[in-house]
Amino acid sequence: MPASELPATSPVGTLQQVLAALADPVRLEMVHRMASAAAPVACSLLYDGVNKSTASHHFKILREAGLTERVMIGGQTHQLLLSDEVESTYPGVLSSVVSAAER
Amino acid sequence: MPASELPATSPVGTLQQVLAALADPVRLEMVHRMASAAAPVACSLLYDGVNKSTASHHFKILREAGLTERVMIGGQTHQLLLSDEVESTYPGVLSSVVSAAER
DNA sequence: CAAAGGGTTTGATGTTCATCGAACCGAGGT
DNA sequence: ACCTCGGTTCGATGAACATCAAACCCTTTG
Repeated sequence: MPASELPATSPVGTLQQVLAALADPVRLEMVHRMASAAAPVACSLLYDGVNKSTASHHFKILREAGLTERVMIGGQTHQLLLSDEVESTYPGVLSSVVSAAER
Repeated sequence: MPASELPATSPVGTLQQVLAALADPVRLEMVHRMASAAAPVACSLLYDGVNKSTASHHFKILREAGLTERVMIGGQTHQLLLSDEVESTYPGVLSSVVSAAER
């Protein structure tokens, strides 16, 4: 298959999905940490105070909203915030929410 | 009491509250219509397809998030979007979400 | 190849939430 | 004063969701 099918790697979800994803405190914290890192982050570094399975559930919701992507690095699962894709789909939304969460 | 206590008229809720308020389709549509009007809007003009009591429930959530205010005009209840207050509390959030909802 | 660590899925549970109908209330108009 | 219209509150219901524990899977390492 040709490279023309690559754009399918950026299916950002609906605005509702994105807002619902950001509306949860645990997920917002995850997004905030990923935004600070600006690089793939190991799963275990993205949450505190909740169970592994709960965290995984939140990862799934973030992925389904098109906010993040799963990346394997050295056998370790990492999550990557798709800042550029989200930003070009809904300009200003992600960046302003992350800034607002920054205090 | 002096005018220094006036800022209390702008109790914008937490970021979580604001995001949760915007995450519902019915409420986002309400906010969108209020943003377009840039003035107090009669309640009945803000929703379609849901019951009166449901709409009132959503108004309450928007008010509790500090996004809107109730204004009486000629005996008619109107809702006013507090764009300036929200914008100065969480810069870019409301405006970018409304823009994103604009299509 | 077997064991181990890290993520994910499954199932169950309790809570929150959107929704509606009905009762209530407050402001105007008759 | 009464009726009426628009909005809110109350009570109930069903769906969605956050959470955890246990089972599962995959990748790496001994």
